[in-house]
Amino acid sequence: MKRVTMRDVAARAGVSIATVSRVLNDFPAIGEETKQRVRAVCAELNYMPDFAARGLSGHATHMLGLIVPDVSNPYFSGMATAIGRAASENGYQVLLSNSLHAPERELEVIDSMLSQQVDGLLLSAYSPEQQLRRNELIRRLPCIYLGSNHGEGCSFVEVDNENGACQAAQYLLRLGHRDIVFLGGRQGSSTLAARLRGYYRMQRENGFTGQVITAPEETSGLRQWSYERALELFRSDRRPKAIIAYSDMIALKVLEAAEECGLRAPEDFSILGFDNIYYGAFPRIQLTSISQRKFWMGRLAVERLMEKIAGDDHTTEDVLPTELVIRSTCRRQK
Amino acid sequence: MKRVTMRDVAARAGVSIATVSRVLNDFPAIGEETKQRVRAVCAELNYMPDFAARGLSGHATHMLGLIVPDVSNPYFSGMATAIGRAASENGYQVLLSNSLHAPERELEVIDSMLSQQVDGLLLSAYSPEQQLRRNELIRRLPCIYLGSNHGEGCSFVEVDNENGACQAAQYLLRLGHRDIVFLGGRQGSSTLAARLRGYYRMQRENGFTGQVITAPEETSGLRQWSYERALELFRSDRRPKAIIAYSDMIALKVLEAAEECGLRAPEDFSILGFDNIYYGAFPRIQLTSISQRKFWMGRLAVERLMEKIAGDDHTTEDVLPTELVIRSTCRRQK
DNA sequence: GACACGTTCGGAAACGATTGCATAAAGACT
DNA sequence: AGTCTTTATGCAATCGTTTCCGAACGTGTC
Repeated sequence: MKRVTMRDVAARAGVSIATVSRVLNDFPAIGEETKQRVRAVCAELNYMPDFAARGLSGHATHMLGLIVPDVSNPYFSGMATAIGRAASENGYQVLLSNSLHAPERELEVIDSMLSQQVDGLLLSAYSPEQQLRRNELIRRLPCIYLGSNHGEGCSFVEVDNENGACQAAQYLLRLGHRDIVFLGGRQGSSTLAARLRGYYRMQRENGFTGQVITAPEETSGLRQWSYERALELFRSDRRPKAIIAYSDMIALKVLEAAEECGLRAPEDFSILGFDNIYYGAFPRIQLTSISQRKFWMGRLAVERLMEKIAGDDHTTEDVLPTELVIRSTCRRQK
Repeated sequence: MKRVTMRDVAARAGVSIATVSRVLNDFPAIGEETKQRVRAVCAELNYMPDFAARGLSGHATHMLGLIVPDVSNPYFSGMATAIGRAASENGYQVLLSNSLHAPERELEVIDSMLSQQVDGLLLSAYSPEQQLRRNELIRRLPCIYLGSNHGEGCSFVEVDNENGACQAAQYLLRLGHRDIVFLGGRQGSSTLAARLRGYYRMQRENGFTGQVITAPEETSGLRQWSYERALELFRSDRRPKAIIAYSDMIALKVLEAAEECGLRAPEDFSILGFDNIYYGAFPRIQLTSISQRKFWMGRLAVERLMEKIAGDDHTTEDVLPTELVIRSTCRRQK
């Protein structure tokens, strides 16, 4: 049993393969009757186009590349789900790769995507130092950055991180906190930079104190690193009463470190994170968080990418609002 | 700036494209000196093969299809990470799709994968009723089922679910429980069937009592469904003292329902799940679980698939051992 | 020196689709 | 009736690779 090709369809329908191709691509100048017949034969033979061949002859492969640091992070897997769905609604498939927080791998992975002739790239970039080489690589390819803005002339969809951090700080201030630690994030990350901007702005405007603890660029196990910093913090003589964690994953680690020291939120300290991941909502955790609408972001990114693929050169910059999701890891400071 | 093709490389190296191709594919009959030269030119021109074209001319596209119900489930995203990594080590890329627990979509997605000419398929199948059509579709394609065994003649990598359930029951029995509820899973799932086999076997051998509550095949929101059943259970006059949940995700939902009723594990009842997901290990949850080695499974599946792609027709059946991970949601029954 | 043979390489035909150009038929206009 | 559009279709080149079939050139053997 061989693969059914356009040739087979054409023969059976008594037309040329060119006609078949045109029917399938909704060309205008095709007789209604022919169109029907070809469609019928396609169905009958269960014909399925070969995307590789289609890609070869100068056109779309109908594949989108999605590069994230790590799909096992719920933040990214949520987005991946949204993206996969939106892509498939547009007739696209998603090629997924994890850059695994390794700068070289990030480039490798972009290379493979290019080799696979993806029509567009959704990039949740991780390494800032590769920015130039990265942009060089994808120069000719429709591309949307997810969640952070790298390089001018690059389109992106992100969340208003600066304002998110403001919301976080404001909330803690409203609860009476005047000493607020910011913990986590990798130096060089533009997302971190934005969040810190928000934090510092609030600090200037409201004059609270607080330590900012961020990981050096080359840190590999960010969660473990944060866990250790949290442990130090809780064991020091000046225990923090309020913490803004760079992400929910990190907030969870902080909570874990606290538990280790016999401390709990919100009884002993207040904490909130970013991302509003599924597991933060769990009853015994109830992590307060600054929510990024992963689902919305994913869909919007695909939408924008579609526009670009359709030929729109316009670079787009979407900044989505964040939302404070109050659960119960923060408490009024007496 | 155009794409660099083999033609360019050939011209620059002063050989034919056939030779270039042979060098790149490590053909034996090539002069050492020529080989060097071609390689040098490739590097110099930064040549990257076009996988689509390669696929077209009768050979591999170097793409693997991975179909899972939902990547945002940590069980699957963990496996996806492992698979992506293993694939890339073998020079393959992964095309990911979520079947989203919809039988028709599952078939659609297989269709697209075929259209994309993937070299092999990793399939975490969901809908049993589509089994025949599915097997029909993928008849000619190297394929490995992940985590459940569908149809004879199909290779698979799974975990010893039956024994896993035995481990679970045994553990609870050791703790003195004599009434053990099994909650969750969709009827028709072979994984569920295996786990129930284990449960019933233990029941026969040890004579404990206990209700088995499984979801009808057409249930869409399995988590929500389980949550509601758990609520009923906790509110009934015969509150369960021990529960084996079909998965950790469901166990988490049960815990949530319990909380709703002012109940806690292990104080008020014992519970354990399957999969050992990351979030179960969180301090305030500490869910005891039967672990499936997702990482190992993923790697092994890719390995097996590689063998198949290399031409080994042998159908393989790997059953990995489960492991009881004791945390603290189970307690001795007085 | 003739022959067979092995090595190294080029020519050219696939692979399955798209698309510019050509063409045929049919209708509209003068 | 002749010319010009318009509409519907076919032909053939093309995309970048692989691979079959030989060609050219040693090399060894008798």
